[in-house]
Amino acid sequence: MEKYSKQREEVFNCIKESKNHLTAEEIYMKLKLKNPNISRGTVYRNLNLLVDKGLVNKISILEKPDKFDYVCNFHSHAICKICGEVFDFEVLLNDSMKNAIISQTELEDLSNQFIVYGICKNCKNKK
Amino acid sequence: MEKYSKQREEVFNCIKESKNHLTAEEIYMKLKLKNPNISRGTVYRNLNLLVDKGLVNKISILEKPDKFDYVCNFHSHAICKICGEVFDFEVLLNDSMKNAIISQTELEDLSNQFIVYGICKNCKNKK
DNA sequence: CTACCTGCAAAAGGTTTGCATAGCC
DNA sequence: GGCTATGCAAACCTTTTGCAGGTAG
Repeated sequence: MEKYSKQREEVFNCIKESKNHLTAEEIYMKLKLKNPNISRGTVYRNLNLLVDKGLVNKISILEKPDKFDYVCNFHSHAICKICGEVFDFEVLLNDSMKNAIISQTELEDLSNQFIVYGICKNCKNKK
Repeated sequence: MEKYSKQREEVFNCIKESKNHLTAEEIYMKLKLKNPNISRGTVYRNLNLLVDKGLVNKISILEKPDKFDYVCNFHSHAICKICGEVFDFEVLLNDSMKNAIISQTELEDLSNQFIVYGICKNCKNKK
C-alpha cells in the first residue's frame, strides 16, 4: 500500500505548476530551494512512481536527459534537436493514420500523441 | 579532412544490412565476431560521425539505449513501450499537420517523420 | 507496530574522452 | 610525414539501488 509523502506531493506540484518541461535534475534543484534535505534518489523514485500511476509523462530526448510533463491527453510534443527543448501542440494522430500504423506494425494500445523533431526559433537564430 | 577507415565502413554496413534496429552495443558485438580487436569507443565515435553526416538515424527510446537506423526518409517509427523494439511504417506527417505544428510551436526544419509509442504483439501476448 | 518512504552514498548503464600508437593519403 | 582514426581505459552523466533510520496509518 502506498503512503502519503510530502516529497512526492512536492515533485508532482513542481511538474504541474511548471510552464515548461523539466528534467529530474531541474526538479531536484527547484525542490532543494524549499527543502534543502531532499535527495536526488527521492526525486527519481517519486518521478517513476508518478509515471507508473499515469499522472506524469516521461519524454525521451535525443542526447539529453529525460523530461517530465503533467499528463494531458490533448497534446503532442515537438522537440528541438539542438537544445532539447520540448514544445506542446494540439495535434493528435487521426484514426486513419492510427489504423495504417497498426496494420503495418501490429502494435496495440497505440497512443494518439506523437513526437516530432525540428529546430526551435532560438537555436535557428543563433546560427 | 576525413579519412577512410575499415571500421567506419563496417559500422555503416552493419546498420545498412540489418533488418531490425540495433543498439551501439549490438553493433559492437556483431562487429567483434569478424574483428575481435574493434573497440566500443570506435563504434560510438563512428556512429556519431555517421549521424552527423546524415547517413544514419539515431532513435531515442524511453528507458532503453539509443538505436540506429539506416537513413530513409520514407518511414516513421513506432516504439514498443515495454521492450523498446522499433517498428517502421510508411506514414508521414502531411502538410496540414506540419503547418499546424509549426504555427503552434514556431519550430523550423520540422521533420515529416514522427515517433509513436504502443505495445508490440509479443509483449501483449506475454501478459 | 509495521510497512513504506527517506537521505545518503555507492553502483550501474550507456556514452564520451585522453592518450599513445597505428594507418591513410 | 602529417594528420586522422584506433584501442584501451578512465571518466562522465544520468539513473537506480542497498542500507539504516524516519514517518504515516
